[in-house]
Amino acid sequence: MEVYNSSGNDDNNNSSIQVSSSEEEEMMMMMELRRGPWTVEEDYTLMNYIAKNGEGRWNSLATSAGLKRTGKSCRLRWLNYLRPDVRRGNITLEEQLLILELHSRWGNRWSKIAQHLPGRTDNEIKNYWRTRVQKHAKQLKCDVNSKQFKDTMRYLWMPRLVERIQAAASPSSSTTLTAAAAAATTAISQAAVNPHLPVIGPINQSFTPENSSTGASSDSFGSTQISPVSDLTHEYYSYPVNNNHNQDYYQVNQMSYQDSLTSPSGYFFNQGLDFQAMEVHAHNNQWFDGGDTNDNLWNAEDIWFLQQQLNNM
DNA sequence: AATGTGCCCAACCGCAAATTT
DNA sequence: GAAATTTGCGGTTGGGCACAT
Repeated sequence: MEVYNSSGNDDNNNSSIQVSSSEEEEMMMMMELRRGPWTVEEDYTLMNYIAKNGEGRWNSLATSAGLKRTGKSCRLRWLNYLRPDVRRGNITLEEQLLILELHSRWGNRWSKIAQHLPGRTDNEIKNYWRTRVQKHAKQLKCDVNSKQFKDTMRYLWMPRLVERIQAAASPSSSTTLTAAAAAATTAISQAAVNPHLPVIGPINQSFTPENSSTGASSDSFGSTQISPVSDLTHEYYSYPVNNNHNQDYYQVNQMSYQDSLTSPSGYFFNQGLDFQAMEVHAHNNQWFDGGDTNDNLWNAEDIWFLQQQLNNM
């Protein structure tokens, strides 16, 4: 394991001060413990110590490493920032899709959701949700947990994300989706546009490493396996089971979002929410681009329009 | 240029569950 | 088995930054 250069105190004594959470404040005073942003020196000290000794026993680690920090603070800094496999940068479209999907299933179980996004921390996902998703709910003046907002997410935002992912993977693009990712986006779009399709829950069918978009391990969900990132959506929205995960199969079976919306007997109209009109409006106004980092998704007119739709539900 | 506003995100807090003594 | 301690989780806060006024 790599040992980082450090200008910090890296003595390796075995002294251990054990602090209960109720005494943490008092200990802060006694030990003159630091809090707030970490310095580069502290980062190096912590990385070096863990490189040599491994993680765990955070309170004793903090003192042994010579850090004037609580064990809790050291753990958080390591897990959320210093860990080598922490993935930084913008949340991708596929990750956005998966966060929306998993949150709809598990709610604010950030840690559990993070397990299915390799390299992402629960803190990062939580921040994404609070800043991006809740912002849209606020714009629509509806609660983020309301059925209206969940429907908007499921039947508008998520399918649009799928469209964008597919567009990015089109032959004209330099980027190509893996078979698993294609399966995932197709599956989720089908389920999103037509909930009457059989949704039989997770199936015990996983992708092989060569057709999976990631190599991360999966986690259990009840008695079923949840695959990471885009694979999951395929397993969650199961269709006439077909183990042949090639592009042709999914293209043949794919009903486009637009096609579904224009069906007079479609599901959405039965719900009393005129998604067709919303979609037309959306296309005319270029407002709904999938909920990415752009902040001009919904202008005042769009929000007014959506609110009218929501009020009529 | 100064001030206000909102967003982003790292870090903290309190609590509960798990583990150790 | 009980108490002490550690770990992990979800909620919240506050500083820095960008942009608008």
